[in-house]
Amino acid sequence: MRNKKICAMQTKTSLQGSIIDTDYFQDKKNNSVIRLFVKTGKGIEILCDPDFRPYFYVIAESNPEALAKKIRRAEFGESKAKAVSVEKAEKENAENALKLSFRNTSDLVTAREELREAHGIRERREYDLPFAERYLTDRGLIPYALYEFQVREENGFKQIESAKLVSEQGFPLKSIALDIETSQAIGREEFFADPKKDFVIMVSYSDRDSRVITTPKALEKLGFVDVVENEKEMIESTREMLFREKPDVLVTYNGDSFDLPFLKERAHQNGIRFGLGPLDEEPETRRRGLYNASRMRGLQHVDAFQIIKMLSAMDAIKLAKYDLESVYKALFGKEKNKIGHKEILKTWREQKGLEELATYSMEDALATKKICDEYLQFYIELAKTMRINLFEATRTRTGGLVERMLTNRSFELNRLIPNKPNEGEMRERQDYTFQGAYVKEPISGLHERLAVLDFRSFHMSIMASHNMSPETMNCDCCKDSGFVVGNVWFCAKKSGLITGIVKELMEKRAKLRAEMKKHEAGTSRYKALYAQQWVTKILINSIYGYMGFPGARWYSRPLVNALYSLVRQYIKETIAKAEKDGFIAIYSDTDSCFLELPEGKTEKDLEEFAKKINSELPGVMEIEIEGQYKRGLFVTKKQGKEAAKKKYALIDYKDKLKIVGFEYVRRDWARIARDCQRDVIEIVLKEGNPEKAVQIVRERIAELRSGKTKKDDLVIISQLTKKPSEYDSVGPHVSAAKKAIAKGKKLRSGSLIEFIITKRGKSISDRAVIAEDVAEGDYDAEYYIENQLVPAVIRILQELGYSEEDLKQGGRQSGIGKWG
DNA sequence: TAATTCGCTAGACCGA
DNA sequence: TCGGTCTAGCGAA
Repeated sequence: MRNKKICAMQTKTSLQGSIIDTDYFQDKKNNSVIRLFVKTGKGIEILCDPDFRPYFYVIAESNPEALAKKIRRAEFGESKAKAVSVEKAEKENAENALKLSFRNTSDLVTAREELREAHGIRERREYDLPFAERYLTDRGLIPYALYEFQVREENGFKQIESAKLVSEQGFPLKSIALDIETSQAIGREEFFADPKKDFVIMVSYSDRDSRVITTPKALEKLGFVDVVENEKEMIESTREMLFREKPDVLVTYNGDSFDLPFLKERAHQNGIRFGLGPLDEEPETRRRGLYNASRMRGLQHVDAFQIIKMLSAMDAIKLAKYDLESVYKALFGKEKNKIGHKEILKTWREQKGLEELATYSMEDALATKKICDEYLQFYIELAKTMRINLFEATRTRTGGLVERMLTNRSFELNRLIPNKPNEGEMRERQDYTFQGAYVKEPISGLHERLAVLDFRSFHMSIMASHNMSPETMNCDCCKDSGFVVGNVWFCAKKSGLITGIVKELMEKRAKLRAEMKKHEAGTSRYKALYAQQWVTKILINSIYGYMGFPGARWYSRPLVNALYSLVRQYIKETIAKAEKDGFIAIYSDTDSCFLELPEGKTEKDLEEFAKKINSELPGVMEIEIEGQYKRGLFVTKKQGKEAAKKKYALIDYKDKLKIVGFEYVRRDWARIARDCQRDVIEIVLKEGNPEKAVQIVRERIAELRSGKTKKDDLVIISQLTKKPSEYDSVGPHVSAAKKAIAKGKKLRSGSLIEFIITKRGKSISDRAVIAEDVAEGDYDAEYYIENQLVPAVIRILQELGYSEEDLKQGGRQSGIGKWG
């Protein structure tokens, strides 16, 4: 009765909005139904697309019709699952392919397992693509863009009839940052809080305004604090705030592993739920590789910590540490106060210094919000390009991004995507290593008048220019006419998958950069364009690495080998041409070439040379003058007489320094050594006054000997890359970590160890102690002189004729011998 | 669930 | 106690 009535009330409407998330649910008929979370002017609308069925392909050994017939009749598993349709699929790169569609994803899983090695099937394809993710690919929908949806309302569901792109720019997203502080019951002093035993003492959030929800009445007088009775009310009040404000993005700093799971468990301990977002759904925490990820459907959880990790992996930012304070300082150049775990505990138990704690808590949320604001535009662009949601965009690694891009493209070109390697293939691939780029040994010493040339997107421009792609390799049509590299050739007739993508990305980037220059830096349009060109650059640069990665679907050993051989060939040819032209090639690494302009060679000659090279290069390949420098320094290696590669310092005609590879840029050297090295390099390059440099070194040595060097200048940072017990060779950072763990500190694989070398103990490792357990002045001066300061500067000063003894003279105090 | 190779250096480790 | 070898980490591209 009721159903009939609703059917009769079927209505059609249209609405404008942007897709911010997709997932699927099981309807009453057991169909998996795609659900879209669409942001409209009036909040989130939930739309369904019941016509889209989960599917995968099988490729028949010989007779696809017979196989299709067999599969149509087949019942899979105990549930007797059946394919709802089996159709012949015409694909560009596969014959005898059948597309199998299912009622729901569990039927699909049952069938795909049973068909793994079934008779008559050569292989299964595209059987492991997540249903909700492939929806956007197949429908060609761009998340976070603005669409006009035609919607039919039926049985209480809003079903999509059609979607028309209105603008690439969707509704602006609203984000709120959330952060919690916790305390522990008396008697518990664990480093990591446990939500079953410990509790939340403050919740802070940052929107346009930043506020703190907590319990102490005394804090009521602070304008930004809302006081509630207890923890339960704190959590409820947080939820109320989120339901009131309705953010699209919830931002945390390490909320994946900490804030969200903790709040959820505390809610349960208090007998309430921690539902969030349009579905009032509790965050679900899942293991995702090394880390956890917490998500709710319809509300994008962006963990700024993951953002920072990812940007760091992409070399977009460089940081020594990943705690909120360090990140904040690195991004915004401002100090943010830090209150340690122990201090928070003490403050809460004694109820003294609560105002500072509340301020700190509020600033945490604010800083988290600011980090997210800085990169949100970038991730929205990435999400659009990849057709994934923000949750995925902020957590997917480069390999995954490349794969997603190739998957989308394959769909557009009606090509089946390759399968993931199985364990055996994986192992075999892992055992193989490619020979990579060429690095020319530099001519050590000081050089004047240097120019650095480099190839733009070197690897990918080679691939695009020679139409190198897995499916264009060794094609039937160009056996004699294709482009030959070693024992393979590439098609001269049909443009390849990779070629198309790379050309498009390179053109897109050039356009974006041109457009970017028309706007003022700092404007939101400029920022958006910058973010887009950056996404593009990162994607371009990740493709070839991905193709040599053992886990890749598009892994191709012969292709990568051919590429690397061209990579070496082109740079060597360039060096040869430069020398023939009268330049002196000082150094070269992969795609760059450092040339000295000898007397008589002008800047114009250099430009002419670059032009000539470019005229001889094929396709989109291009060399450019990266910079010109008045002086450059290369040093010898510590061992042997050769010059060190990947280590140099340059100064341009505006006196700007560029230091590469030296200890100065390495976090596993103490600040005192790094800063001193920088000073020495600067004086040498800028003033050409080595005597002054030596003087500075002597001063630092004396300072170290006096015992007055600050702790911060002595800290060495190194990462624990495995469990302390798993090390064959126990280095200083492992030893320091072990001692700290024995004292109750929780450190694990991935933790950054900050340590100082003290005087107590025999080996260096014995003397290494975690920085926070070291008092000011408690350090081994001789270690810092002999193993840090002197090694950092000696090879630079050696180039100018100084010896180790010259540095220590005058810095030595009577009575203190080298060995004590 | 996962991008690559090349290169430098420290400090432990190990055998003489 | 010395010196060669190996493990480990980080950075360049």
